[in-house]
Amino acid sequence: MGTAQLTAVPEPKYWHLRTVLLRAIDSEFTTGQVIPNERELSARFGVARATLRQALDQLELEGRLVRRRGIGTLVAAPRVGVPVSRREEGEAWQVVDCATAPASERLAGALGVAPGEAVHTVRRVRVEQGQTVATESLYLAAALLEQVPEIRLSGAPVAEGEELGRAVLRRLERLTVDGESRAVELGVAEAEEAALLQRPPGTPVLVVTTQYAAGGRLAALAVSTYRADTCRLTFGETGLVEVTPVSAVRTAS
Amino acid sequence: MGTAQLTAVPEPKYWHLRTVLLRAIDSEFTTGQVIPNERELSARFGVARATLRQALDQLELEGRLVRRRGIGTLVAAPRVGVPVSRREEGEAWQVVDCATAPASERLAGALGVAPGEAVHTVRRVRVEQGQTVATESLYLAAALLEQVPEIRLSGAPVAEGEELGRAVLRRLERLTVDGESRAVELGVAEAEEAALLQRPPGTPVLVVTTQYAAGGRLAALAVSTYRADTCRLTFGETGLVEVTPVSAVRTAS
DNA sequence: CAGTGGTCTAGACCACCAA
DNA sequence: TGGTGGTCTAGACCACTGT
Repeated sequence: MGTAQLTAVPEPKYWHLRTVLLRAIDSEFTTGQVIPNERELSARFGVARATLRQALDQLELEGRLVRRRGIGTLVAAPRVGVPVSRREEGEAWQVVDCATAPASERLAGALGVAPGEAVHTVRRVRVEQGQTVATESLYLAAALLEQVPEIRLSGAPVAEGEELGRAVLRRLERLTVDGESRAVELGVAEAEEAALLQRPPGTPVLVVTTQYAAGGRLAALAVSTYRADTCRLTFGETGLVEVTPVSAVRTAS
Repeated sequence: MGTAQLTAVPEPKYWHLRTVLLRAIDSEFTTGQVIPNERELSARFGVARATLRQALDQLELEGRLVRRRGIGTLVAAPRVGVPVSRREEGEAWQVVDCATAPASERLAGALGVAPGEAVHTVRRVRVEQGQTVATESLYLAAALLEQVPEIRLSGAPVAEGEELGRAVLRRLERLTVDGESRAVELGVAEAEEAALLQRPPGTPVLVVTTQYAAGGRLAALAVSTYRADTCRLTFGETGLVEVTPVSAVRTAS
């Protein structure tokens, strides 16, 4: 990581810095390696620490750097490809807990049920390479579950927690036939999600909303949040070639 | 937007500020309205301007605020749902230009051709409600096009620009049968893309990589970038109910 | 303990826009 | 021209990590 010139250009310093740093981590560093600390880098480039941090913020958002308090700033591993589809979800998800509660105004609207109606909420977490990379809240009207004796659980007080969660998921698996419709957008993790992802609040996440249809009607709703820094969501007929990491192509031409 | 307390809490000031501001814009402001300027807000909340700006940065990332230099900070309109699928793309995209050039090392690898082989690059832009919300670069090996006389253009020097672009797209439409496979991840717009999107460099974008298959083989590659602040990508069998904006549900429970 | 990144401050100047 | 957001500075203190 050579010294710097930072010739006066019309572009902001932090953006120029980002470019310089990006070239450096691509050519002179390898995954997991720590780069020089912020105070040294800012001195070396002759900028304020805040300006340097602005450049590091960008690179962290792009998933190229990971910052660990008390440790340093590391070159991030390439993003992991996470398949987003009902089929192959099974393995990697772990049920955290499950609860049944009356639907709030907004949830009822989104689920297409009456406000106050009982709704099961299953909370799951996806672990990839020993790291929690996604959380999911799955909402399903309790009425749909009650109508199915084979699934209704034994005890008089309805089961709670992981057991009910797994039951709900089993049911959903048999229910869904009409397909799913999805939306992806950018969001930030709030308190609970952030805690599950072991990240500070405000962490950028890719929010995937999935509507499950059955009998031409909305049957369930899932809201999943994936760590934007470490995840690349993959869709579609997984046949074909492995999906090429994008960064390679985008900077090529 | 009432005055503020900012009671001492273990969470960072900027995050607490974000929450307070979010409540305010949800309850006391409407789309397009300008909120008080940064200097006034920072004074009102008793924090430095930089701290306030950190909170506004978060809300802008979430697509809740839009900042315009020289104007002020406005409450953003809800994100527009943008369908991502070959079928219904036709209308909203405009070909910007097209060129044919030898494939770089990395592009060749991603396309599955030999380095240096001629590749058509079609640059498109998607306009939604009068605003450019996405750019796309579509790569297709020139050899695939040459084999099809009906498409080959008349002039001896191969056509360039928009005309060739449209020809490539027409060809691709007839070619693709085996389906597509996609990946979505977070990125930032660099110089060219940022200019097309009429945004500063570093603007967060949702990067969609699409591989088009034909004859069990990779036929074309498209890299699309959508403005993360204004776009919600929608997938799947567009039948069903309209996709519910997520923000409603995520903050509900 | 020393070293790291995370937060916050007070102030300055610039680029842009409308009147 | 006055007001807005965008950039940058120099410094301080805190929270966390390893030794």
